[in-house]
Order: sequence, then C-alpha cells, then structure tokens
Amino acid sequence: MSKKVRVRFAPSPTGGLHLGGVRTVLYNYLFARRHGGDFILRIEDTDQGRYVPGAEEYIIESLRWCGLEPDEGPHKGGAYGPYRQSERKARGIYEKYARQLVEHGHAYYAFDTPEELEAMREKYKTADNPSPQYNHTLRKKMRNSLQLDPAETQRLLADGTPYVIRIKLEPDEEVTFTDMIRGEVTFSTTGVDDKVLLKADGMPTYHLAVVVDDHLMEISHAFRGEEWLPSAPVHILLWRYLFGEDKMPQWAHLPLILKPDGNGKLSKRDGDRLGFPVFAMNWTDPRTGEPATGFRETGFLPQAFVNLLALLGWNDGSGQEIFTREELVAKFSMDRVHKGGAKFDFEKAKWFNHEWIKRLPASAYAPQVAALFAEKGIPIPAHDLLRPAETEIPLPPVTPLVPETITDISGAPLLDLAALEAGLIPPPPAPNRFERVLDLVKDRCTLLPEFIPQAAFFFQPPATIDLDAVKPKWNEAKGLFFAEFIQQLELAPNLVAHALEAEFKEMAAAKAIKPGELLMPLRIMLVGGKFGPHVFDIIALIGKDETIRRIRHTIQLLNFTP
RNA sequence: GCCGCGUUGGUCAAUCGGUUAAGACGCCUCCCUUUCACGGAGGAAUGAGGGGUUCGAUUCCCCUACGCGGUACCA
Repeated sequence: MSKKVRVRFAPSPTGGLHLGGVRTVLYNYLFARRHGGDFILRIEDTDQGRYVPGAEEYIIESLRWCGLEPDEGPHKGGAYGPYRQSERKARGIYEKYARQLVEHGHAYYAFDTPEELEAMREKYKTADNPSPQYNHTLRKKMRNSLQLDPAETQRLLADGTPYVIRIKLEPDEEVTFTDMIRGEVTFSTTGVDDKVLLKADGMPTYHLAVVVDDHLMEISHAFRGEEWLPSAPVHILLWRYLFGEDKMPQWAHLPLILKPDGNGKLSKRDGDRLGFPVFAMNWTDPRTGEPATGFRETGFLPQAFVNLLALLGWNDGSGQEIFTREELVAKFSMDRVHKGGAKFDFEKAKWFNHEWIKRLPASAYAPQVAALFAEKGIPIPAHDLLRPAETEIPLPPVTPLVPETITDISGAPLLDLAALEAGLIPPPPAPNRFERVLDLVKDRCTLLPEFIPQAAFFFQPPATIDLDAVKPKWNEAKGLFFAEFIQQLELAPNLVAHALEAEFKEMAAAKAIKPGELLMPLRIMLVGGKFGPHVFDIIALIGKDETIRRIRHTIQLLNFTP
C-alpha cells in the first residue's frame, strides 16, 4: 500500500534560479516521472522582506525552458492549492497547527523583541560559544510562556503584544532518520535551538511551513539541498508531534554544487568572477538593477543543460554521459546520487553543449540561431527558412546528415527510428537552406553564438579578407586559373560539390598547379579566412553567382594591392 | 566553539574486500584532413594521514587532518 509518489520543488522567490536549484528541480522531476508520480511547484514566500517581484515568473519560465514543467503549481493550479505559502497563510493554515503545538506542550509563546534577542546573544557569547542558542537553558532567562505565569501570558496576548511561537525542544533526545542518499543520520536535540515556528507577523517560518505543507500536499519524498540537514531534526520532531512520523516523506539531502576553484557553495559572484553563468536564464535584480547572465542566453541548449546538471552528482555507473531526458527518467535513482559536493567545471559544461549541438538536427535550434543572426544585423532571408517543398529553388546536396548518425554515446539513436517508421512520431522536416548551413558548421560550434562567425559568410560576403595569407604565393598563373574557373562555373548547369571538386582538380592538373596551392586562396575568397567546412560544399550552398562575385572581388583586391 | 555531512587524478567520476584502480572533461603527442573543426590512436595524472578488522583493504570500524554546511522572527 505504498502511497502515490508526490514530490515538490519549493523555492523562495528571492532572485534568479541558481544551477543548484535547477538540479534539485531536475532530480525531483526525474524521480516523479520514474515512479509515475506528480511534481509540484510550491512558492515559499513567507519572508515578505525578501520577496522580489518577478522572481516567481522567472522561476516558472526557467522550468519551462528546461522542459521540467510541474504538474501542479501557482500557475497551473491543482487539487492541493493554493501553492503560494503567503496565500495559504491567509487561510490560517499554519496558525492552526502552531496553536495545536502550544496546546499539546510542544511549543510556546515568546515575547522577546529582536533587540532583546540580540542583547541575549551578546550577553551570553563566549569564546567557547560564539553563538548562544535560544534553547532549553536560555529560554529560562527569556520572556516566554514557559517562564511567565499563565495570567501574565494571557494578559500579554490579550494586549496584542507581538509574539512568536517557538518549538520546545527537550535536551538529550536522539533524533534519527534515514536519508535516501546518506543512510541513517542521527542528531541530538541538545545542539539545536527552539526554532521560531510562527513569526510575529503571523507568517510561518520555513520549518513549520515545510512540514505542514508537505503533509497537506501529501508529499511522499522530499528532496532539498544539504544545507538543510542540520535543521532536519526540527522537521522530524514536528512531524512526530503533528502528523505522526510514519506519515513523513522520505528525505534526501542533495550534495552541494561547489565553486570550481577553492571550496564552498557556487555563487553568482563566482560566475561573474570566473566568467560563466550560474543562473538558468538572464536575471536582473529589480531592486539593485544588477544583471546576471543565464545559461540560456550564453547559448546552451536546454537538453545539454539538463544533461550536465543530471551528471553533476549522479551517474548510472555505466560510463554513459550523454542522456536524453527520457533516458534519465528511465535510469535515475536517488541511491546513485553522490554524498560529496561536486565542483562545477564550465569546460565540461561546454563539452556537453557541443555534443548536443552535434547530435541534434539543426532544426532543433535553428530558430534561436536565426534570432542571434538577426540581432547581429544579419537577418536570414525568408526563402532560406522555407522547407525545400515550399520553394522552387533546388537545394544542392551537401555533406549528408542522415538521422541514423544522430546517436548517443552507446550508439543508440537519439531519434526514435522505430517510432518514426511506425508513423508514431512525425518525420523531422527536410532541412531548409539555413539548417543545412548549420548542419555543415555545427562541429565547430560549442555555444550557439559561435554559429555567427562560423556561418555568417553564407549569408553575406566576408567583412574582412585575409589577403596576407594569399599574397605571398599569388602569381599570374593563379589569376588565370581563377578566371577560367569562373568561366567554368558560369557554364555549369547546377552545382554539385563533388563534381565541382573533380573539375577543379582537373583544371589544376591541366595547368600544372598543385590543387593545394589553389584551395586556400579559393577558401579565403569565399570565407575571408582559414576556417570553415569543405570549400566545395560552401560553393554549392552560396550558389554560383555569389561564388563568382566573391572570386572577382578578391582578385581585384589582389591586383590593386602590391 | 558546538553539531552534522563529506574526502579516489586539475575537474566529473567507476569500483558494492581480491582489478594492471574504468571512463569522461581539460592538457600533451601522433594520425586523418591541401583550412578550422570533427573523428581516430596514444600519453602524463588518483585512493588525505595514522591506527585497527581481515588471508587480503580504495572499499568495513576508530582517530586525526582538511573542507563544507548549520548554529536568524532567511530560505
């Protein structure tokens, strides 16, 4: 009679969505899908002082970009709403449980002001104990319902004196639970303080809210960052007092993602300092105006982002590194998540992206890349975006890209060919000219913006031409050769890369010039520099008119500059 | 300080007591390529230290060191 798997991601809307946050989402998502369960988004906005407008929308949009959509959440609704804790508070949900705890002697009222607390910490601070806790000893010296006589407590309450409700922890109690990653973990209540459960403004703290909401939302498994481990005993005790420990979800405390150099949690600062993104998408803090770049805008594919995050702290033991989301769903298990934190390696992250760019058909990212070109003032002509069937201009064959070659590292096709043949999924569209260009150069692109320098010359003549690479070996014979080559091109009925190449080499042989002596100049005429795919594929794609124009143009430059 | 969690190459990591301690990223060398890449072949590089347990420890236990996290009316 195992209950249905229900997991949640519960961020507080205080800023951009951090790498570690996305990974927590991912593990939640994978676990839910793996077990046919639900994945819930819950907004923990109990600290009105830290609330940042727009952060919630940003989080939802980030999840959408990653393809990790919740089944329930503030934007989707669901049977367990509302999904914002501020709205749940308005319904008196948390207060009810806080009062119940007080009635049962597991919690108490505390009237201490922030100033009094500060004074207490100052007063009891010693070299041995730099941070005195509000606990079973010190609470005896504070203003709370445990010390005050009941009448006085009632009077303060009746007067509307601000108060909080604190959990009452007895010393020397062992609290043990089984973590899905770490196994059995034990704490003594002696080390933990009487945490505030309900704040003076009536809002619950995380400690109360997480327990109450996990219960009310019937959460079966609760995953969160390792930084929560020390407060786990409070949550266990709350479960014990409120709903019964047997009803408690199974916990898993995820290892931290560490900065690449040194140690410590990866922060936005580290990204700025070391030059890589830390957030999923661009984020500008509305209050400080401080911008932060995202993986999306840096040119990462969501497939790659999800893939690299999955492997940061988990692996299936097989050595496979490239996983589709479907494969991850099929293979993910919490007991293969590492205990230790992992340093983030941006070089490896880029490798994942490169792999995904290479493996995916260009149609998977052509729209984003087209947008990048447009931003750079190189709009892609509409006819280059038409499907071959929609245009009468035939596309020349270039280096073929067959779906069979799109495979993961084990050789299994990423494109489900069986499903394709059975007609279960629509066939990928025949690539248009733009996509052919991208397919031709994608081996050279690690990040999406790199398509611009690698492919711009297909859409406009090169801005600069590296004449210095040609001049030293340029002579009249070569000039004659190219003049003749232009004539041949003009006569050619259509351009086929390999036929062109054969013709070119025949002509070179007839003139007793080594083909290599001519290939580089030709490349520079077309591309502007010493890079790019096979020259004859380029000619086939830019067409003979443009090819002739560029050759003539460069020859002119060569003649006029000594 | 106290409490907790960690610790295999520079980084991600496999190993569930017996291995020449995988693989990947990065780096280096070579091959392929009349460019740049891609691809292929090879190379350098690892069990924090000390005690146990055991016929045998990277693996199990303890101690130390180091790192990290927590120690808020923040999450």
